[in-house]
Amino acid sequence: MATINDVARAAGVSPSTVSYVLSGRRPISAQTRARVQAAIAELGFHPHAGARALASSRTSVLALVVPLRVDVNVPVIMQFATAVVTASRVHNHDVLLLTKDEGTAGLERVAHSTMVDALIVMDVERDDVRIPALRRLKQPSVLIGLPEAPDGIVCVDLDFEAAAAETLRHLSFHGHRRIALVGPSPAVYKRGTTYAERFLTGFTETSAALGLQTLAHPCEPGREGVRACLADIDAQLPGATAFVVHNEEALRIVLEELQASGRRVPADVSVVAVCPRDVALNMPLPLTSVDIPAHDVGGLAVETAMKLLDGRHTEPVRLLPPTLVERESSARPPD
Amino acid sequence: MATINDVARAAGVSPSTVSYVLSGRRPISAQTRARVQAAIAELGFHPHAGARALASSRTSVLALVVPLRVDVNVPVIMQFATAVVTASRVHNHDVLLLTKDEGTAGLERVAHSTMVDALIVMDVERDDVRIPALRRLKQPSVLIGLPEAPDGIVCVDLDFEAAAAETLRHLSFHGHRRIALVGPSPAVYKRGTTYAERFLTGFTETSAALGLQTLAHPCEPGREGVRACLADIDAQLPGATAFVVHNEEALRIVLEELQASGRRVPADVSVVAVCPRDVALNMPLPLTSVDIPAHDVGGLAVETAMKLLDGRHTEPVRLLPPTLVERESSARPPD
DNA sequence: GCCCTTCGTCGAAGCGCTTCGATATGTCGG
DNA sequence: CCGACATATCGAAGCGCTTCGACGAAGGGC
Repeated sequence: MATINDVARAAGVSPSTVSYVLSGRRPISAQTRARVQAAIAELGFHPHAGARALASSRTSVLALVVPLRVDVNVPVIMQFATAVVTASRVHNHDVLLLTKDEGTAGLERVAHSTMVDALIVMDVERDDVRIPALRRLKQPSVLIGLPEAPDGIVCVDLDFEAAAAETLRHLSFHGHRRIALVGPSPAVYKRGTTYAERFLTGFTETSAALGLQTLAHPCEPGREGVRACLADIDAQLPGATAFVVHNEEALRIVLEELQASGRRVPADVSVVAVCPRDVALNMPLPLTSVDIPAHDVGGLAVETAMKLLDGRHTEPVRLLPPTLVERESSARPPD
Repeated sequence: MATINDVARAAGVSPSTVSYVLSGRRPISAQTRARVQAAIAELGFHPHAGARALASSRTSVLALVVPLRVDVNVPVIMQFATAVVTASRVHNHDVLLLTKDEGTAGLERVAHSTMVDALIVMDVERDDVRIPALRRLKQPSVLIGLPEAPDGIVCVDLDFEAAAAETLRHLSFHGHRRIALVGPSPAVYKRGTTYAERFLTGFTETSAALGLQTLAHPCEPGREGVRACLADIDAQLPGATAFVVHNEEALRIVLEELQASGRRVPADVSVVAVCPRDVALNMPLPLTSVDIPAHDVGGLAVETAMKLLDGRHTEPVRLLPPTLVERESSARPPD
C-alpha cells in the first residue's frame, strides 16, 4: 500500500503538502495540487484510516445503534439504517452498526476507544438508561425519538402529535364526526417508546378542539387482536365512520376485517393509516396516509450530527412536520 | 482519556508490559497482570482504536455490505445483519455497514484505507461485478450467496437445492403426487440471485427422481400476481394437492386465495413455505416450512471470516443443510 | 559450578498521518 | 527601496499503540 510519503516523493513535495492537498486546510498552488493529485491517482493512494484517526482525532465514522427486536417494524428500521448510511456517505462518513442489546456498554466501548465521531441512537425509550451514559461521552449524539428528558442530547423525529392532528383535521374536514383510533399494541406503550403516546396526545387534544367523538384503542398483534379491538370499538363507539390506524402490523387485517363485517372502504368507512408510504401503497387499496418518513428522519439525524461535529448551532429537538397524502381509502362519510 | 502510558505509570510497569497484558502475546506474571488490570479499571482505560490499527495493522472491524433495495425481503436482510453484528461481537469485532449501491468503489474504499479486516457481502448475484474487485483486495471476504464463479472467494448459504429436495420428499412421503411451486418473482430470477435457481434445480431434479408431477411457476408480487400464478397452475397442473411457496411476499396472499377458491389447508391442499421461522409461525395457520436460517448463515459468515483472518483452513463453499419443520399446513392429500 | 534455557520485563523503533511553527518568495504601499 | 504582509511550502514533532530485540533472574542438565 502506498503511503503519503510515497505520494510526496512521486510528486516531488513534502508529505505535509500532500496532506494539505487532501484536507484543503492550507492554500496550495494549482500546479502543485495537480502534481500531487496525479501522484495519488497513479499510486492508488488511500490514506490509512487508523493513522488519520490517531493524528487528527477524527475517525469519519458514525455509530448507529439499532434495536435488535425482530418483533415489529423491521422494514422501518431498515429504512432508517439505510438512510443514515446514505446520508453519512454524502458527508464522507461511514457507519458502525451497533445493536441495542449491547446497551450502555456498547456505546461506551466505541466512544472510549475513539472508533466514532458521533452516535445516532434509535428506538429510545421514555427513561432510556442510555441517555445519562451518552451525556458523559466526549462524542456528541443524536437520538431518533423523543425521551422524557433528553437534557442536552439532540433529538429528531416525526412530529407525531401534529400527525394525529393532521389526520383528524382531514377526516373532520370531510365531515367525519365519529372517529376511532386503532393504536399500537399495549406492549409498545408499555415499553415507553414515546411516539405512541405523542400520537395519542395529539389525537385526544385535537379531537377535543374539533368537538369530535373519538375513541382510542390499542390493538394486540394478530388477527385475534384486531378482531377484539374492532369489537370493542364497535361497542364503545358504534357507528364510527372513520378509522385511524397507527399500527402497521394490524393494518392489512383491519382492512380485511372491515370488509368481512360488510363495511366498504371508503364508501362506508374511511381509513387513514400512519405508516411508511410504500406500505400504504401496497395495500389492496392505496391508503390515505400520514407518511413515516424514515428516510428524512435518518438524513436529518446525520445532518444534525454533522452540525454538532463542526460546532454549528442546533435546535435541541427537531420534529419533522407530517405529510398527509389523500389516496383512495378516505372519503365523505355516508349520509 | 487515559493512555497506555498512564496505565503503565500507575501500575509501575512499562507500556509494553501493559500491551502484553492486554494482548496476551507474552507471558506476564500473575502479580504484574493484576496490578495492570487494576490500573486499567481504575483509569477507565480503553485502547485507542486508531493507534492500535496503525501499530498492528488490524482493526477488529468487519465490513458488511447489505442490499439497499427496499422491495423485498427486508426482514430477512435485517436478520442477517443483526446475526452478523452479534456474532462479530463474540469475536470482539465491530461491523461497518455499507450499502450495495456504493458498489465496487465502497468495498475498495474501506479496504484500501484499512478500515476493516475482512468483508462480508450479501445479495451476491450470478456474475457479480464485485467479485473480481474483492479478489484484488488484501483483506479476505465471505459471500452470503453463491455466484457462478466464486473462484477462491469463500461462500456460505443455505443449501437451497437440498431444501427443495427435502420439501418434495416430505410431501411425497405423505402421498402427494401433483405438486406446484409458487416461486419468486421473475425479477428475482432475472437479477441473478442464484438461490432461486438453486431451489428450482433441486425441485426439478427431485421431482424427476421421485416420479412426481410438478409445475414450477414464478409469481409476480401483489394480489394480482398471485391470482395469475395460481390460475396458471390450476390450468397447467389441475388437481395439484400441494403448493410449495418460495416467495415470502406472496405467502399470505396464496393462503387467502386458496381459501377464496374453496380449498381448505391442509384438508384439501397442503402448503409448505420456504421462509424464516417467524414468518411461518405468524400466518393465520402455522405453516410447515423449511427455515431460512438467517441467523445461522450470518453467524457462519462471521465464523468463516475469523478463520480466514487467522489463517485457518476453510472450505470454499459451505451450504447449510435445510431443516423442514412440520406444522399445520401439510397433511395427506384427500382421497 | 557452568552453560544454556526459559520467564518476565523493559526500551525503543516505528506504524502513517496531521498540524504547528518556520521559511522562502512574492506583492504592494509609501 | 524598504518594511509589512500575504501566499506557498517544508520539517519535525507527536498522536497512542504494538512488537522486536535485549537483558537480568531463575531453573535445569551435566
